[in-house]
Amino acid sequence: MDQDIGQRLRAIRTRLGLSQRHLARVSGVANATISQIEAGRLNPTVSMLKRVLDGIPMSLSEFFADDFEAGDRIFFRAEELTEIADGGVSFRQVGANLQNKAIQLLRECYQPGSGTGRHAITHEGEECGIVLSGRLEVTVGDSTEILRAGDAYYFRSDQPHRFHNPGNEPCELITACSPPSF
Amino acid sequence: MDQDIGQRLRAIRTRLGLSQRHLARVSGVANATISQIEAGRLNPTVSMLKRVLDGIPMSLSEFFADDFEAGDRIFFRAEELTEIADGGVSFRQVGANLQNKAIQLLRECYQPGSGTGRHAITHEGEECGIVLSGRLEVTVGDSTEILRAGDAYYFRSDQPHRFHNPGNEPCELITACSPPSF
DNA sequence: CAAAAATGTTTAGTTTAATAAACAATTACA
DNA sequence: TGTAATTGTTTATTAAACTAAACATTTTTG
Repeated sequence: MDQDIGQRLRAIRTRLGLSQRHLARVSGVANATISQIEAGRLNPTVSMLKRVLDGIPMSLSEFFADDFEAGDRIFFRAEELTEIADGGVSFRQVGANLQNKAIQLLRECYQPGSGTGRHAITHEGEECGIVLSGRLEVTVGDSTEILRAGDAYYFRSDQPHRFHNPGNEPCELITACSPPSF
Repeated sequence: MDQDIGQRLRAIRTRLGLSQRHLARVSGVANATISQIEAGRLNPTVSMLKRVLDGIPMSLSEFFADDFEAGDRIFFRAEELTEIADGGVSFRQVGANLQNKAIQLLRECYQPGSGTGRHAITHEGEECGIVLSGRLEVTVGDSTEILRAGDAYYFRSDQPHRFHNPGNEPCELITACSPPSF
């Protein structure tokens, strides 16, 4: 962990062309502190790390964006999620290249009036989602709800279901299917 | 800062109905540590905070998501940045509702072959940007450069300038104008 | 080339985080 | 009711973060 923090800080600092001393000066900490943090010989306090990042400047949230939990190909940048349009519906699949995924995570966008079609869908597995923006009419079995930002759903996919954007603005949402449906 | 961390941790913990001792047990830290962190009497190290959050579980990124820097209307969620299409060029403006902004921050997307038009633009102020993905041909005065991900520019807007995506994939970038150009 | 400035590292000393254990107060329960 | 369990807090000790200053290299510069 301490190693990761240091490696990360060093990568960020050098990428910006800052020296340890320069960063130390603008952030008001001792240069030795930065040296030892980067070398993994020191476990910085949160406020210390924040002071250092303030000199960049970078928020703690940005710094931890990828959150260290390493492994091969866990994180995908926004620009990597290439869009696949299908009528008024578009998808950005997380890890589109990955084979044999257990979960298919999509960022979907429903244009006004668009949807998954007249007929309800039925397939194996389970699916869930949370609405980011816009409104989405979700029909599962004989239940229908209109979801707004922050609302969410979860159901077994063998129940007939249907999605439709009834509003006049696009609806963006994050969905997950297991197993992947395509 | 230490206060904020503590208040935040306490809010999260109590919202989940966990006691200090329970959280301490599952995360493997002393309950006194959690008590003092929450009381703001202790400045936790990053790894300590991570250990505590692992017991919830919650990532550091999630914990710092709002990053403390309070104030009225500083942060704008991705879904708030509504898209404005204009031919092959689309914009998502940060704080579109705000009046009398000094800076206009946009997330722009240039479709392949699209651009700001045949004729160079000239207007008051300064502008800059950094490319997120794709390639962008930027002409300022009689200088032309092709920028890729990570590249950036900065120039006075009274110099004739022109943007164009010469590639076969969309180009996304973040730009800033001061004062706003529309 | 030599002086000077800037780079990252190391060390000793001081401050402080983290722990274990005791404390006080409230809640469960028999 | 009163005993026991659970809650958050406090205290003394230990471990470690942080600093200042010196060190060793490399880069700049006249």
